[in-house]
Amino acid sequence: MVAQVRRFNRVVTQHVGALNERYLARAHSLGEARVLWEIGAEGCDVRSLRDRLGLDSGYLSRLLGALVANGLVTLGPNDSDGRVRTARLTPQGLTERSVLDERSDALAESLLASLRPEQRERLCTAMGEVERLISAATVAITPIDPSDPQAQQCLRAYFTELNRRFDRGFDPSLSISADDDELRPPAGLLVLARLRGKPIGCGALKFTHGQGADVKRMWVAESERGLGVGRRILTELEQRAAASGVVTLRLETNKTLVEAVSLYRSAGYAEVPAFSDEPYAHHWFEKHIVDASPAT
Amino acid sequence: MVAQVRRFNRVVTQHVGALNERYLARAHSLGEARVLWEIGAEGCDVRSLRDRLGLDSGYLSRLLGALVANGLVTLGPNDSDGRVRTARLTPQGLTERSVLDERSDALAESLLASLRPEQRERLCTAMGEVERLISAATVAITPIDPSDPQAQQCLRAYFTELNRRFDRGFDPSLSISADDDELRPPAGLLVLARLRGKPIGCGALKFTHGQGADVKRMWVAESERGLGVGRRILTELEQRAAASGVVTLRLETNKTLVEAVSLYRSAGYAEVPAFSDEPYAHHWFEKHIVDASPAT
DNA sequence: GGATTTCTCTGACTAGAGTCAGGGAATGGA
DNA sequence: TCCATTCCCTGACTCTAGTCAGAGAAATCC
Repeated sequence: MVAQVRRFNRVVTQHVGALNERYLARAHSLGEARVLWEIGAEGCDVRSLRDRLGLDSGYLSRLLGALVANGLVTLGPNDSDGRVRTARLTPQGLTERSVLDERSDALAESLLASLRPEQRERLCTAMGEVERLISAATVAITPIDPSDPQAQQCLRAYFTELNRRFDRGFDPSLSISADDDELRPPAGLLVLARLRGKPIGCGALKFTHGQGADVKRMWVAESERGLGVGRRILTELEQRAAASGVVTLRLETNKTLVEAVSLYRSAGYAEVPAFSDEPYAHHWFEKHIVDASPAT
Repeated sequence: MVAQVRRFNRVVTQHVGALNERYLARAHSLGEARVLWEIGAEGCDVRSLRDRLGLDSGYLSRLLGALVANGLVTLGPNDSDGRVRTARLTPQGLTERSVLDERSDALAESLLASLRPEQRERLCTAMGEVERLISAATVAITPIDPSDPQAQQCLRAYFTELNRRFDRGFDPSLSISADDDELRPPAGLLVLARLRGKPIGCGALKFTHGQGADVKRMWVAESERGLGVGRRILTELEQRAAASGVVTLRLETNKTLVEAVSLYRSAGYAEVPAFSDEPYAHHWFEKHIVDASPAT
């Protein structure tokens, strides 16, 4: 299995990697091309460019300088914060960017060109599978403070989705509380799932009296469902709960959240009579995790 | 489809590419690591290193110098040619190389680690598929002079295989001739299939009287069968034959070459009565290619 | 209002990867 | 035997990518 992965790495980096870079950059250096691409049609603050590309501020500044000198980019002040500068593509810059785009397409097409239709079909299917599974393997799940912007973003997305999916909407104030302080140690715990830095899911524990805890705020971004992220979040929470001496995990959920319900069932949660007066709940589950095996 | 390929490229280069290089090199630069790897346990001539890695002679010389200075490599003269130098790994160099090997394994394992067994299985299968199909797409088929060393290598391999597979061996001198001059324009034509520079197959035309040609020397390396290389060679020959005004292609083959026989049948060749006294043939085929559609 | 922090930019560096133009030794062909 | 070629090496470059240490303007905190 390891041998297969290595063979794959070798072949793919040779073809895709090497060619890609040399091929796309052309007129600009690869760095410039990446920046040009990342600025996008609508422009972008320099600081968020830096975050997304992971570049040193000095280096990025120079790359932008070169692009400005070539008339591809303009740098203007940000309206709300005078320190921040916003990079925007000039019409020329947009043209250059679409050239890069076409080159990417051409590269992809050149790969497909020499295959028969049936082989192309198979290649695309397999590439989709590899891409999804590598993404799944790349997801990192880490504890985070509930006040962190990324955490807030996930929690907001969670509420928005509940509001959309529940028959009569969702109002957090009517639901059993789980606000920031309750999800922060020692009262509770919030974990965030990230895919290449982007938050794509969360889950929380709220420790109750004695050796119990409630699972809360389980959510995965719609675009990333089917990768097993929900299960990994749940496993992570169980392990952390066990490490804190928790013996019984409980949770309640709504009947419209069918994926969640089936996840809980398949993860060994048993449906029990209502143990809370959560107005949005239709199912109550419980699991004993005394000696939870590390099912990473 | 193009979008899928591009998404794949993005995800895979990010994960495999970036990580790979930074991760493996560590103590050495990436260039040194590549050279160390490529020398291999048995040593390697400097010139073939240069070919295989595609490096400038000056640059390679310096990289080797650094490795020699670190006691990982020794450079000795080549026995048969005093200009050529042979690089060999010292015991230390072998150790370093196995460290790189372990890192590659560790990298592959880290990718698999966070997946469930069933997902790993799927990932490996899909990776194998992608790897094979990308290899297939990377195969380049070009005309070549029969005296070229790579062409000779393929032709020798072809004879060796016939000798092994035919019931009573194979002696080229008893078979209908197709020697270098007959496979060189204007008498004939030889095409070579290469996978990343390595010759993996060949096929030839021998023009006969009027508007006919015989297909000869069809061979694909065993390690690369199942990629559709044989079919592509045949298609290439047909197109080149058509471009030379050939109307009828003929070929004869041996019953033990079952893959070849089924390739010819599925490519539209019709079995006809023996048209030659080739002692090694059991089947004679013919195809009219007047307006052969470009079935790339 | 002043101190501190944040954000961008500049200048001075470094390492890696690679190119290019020869030069000297060994080889091969006429 | 001599001349062209091949092979490796050396020296002098270039370009990309990136790091590090401030400096100055704007914003925020107290």
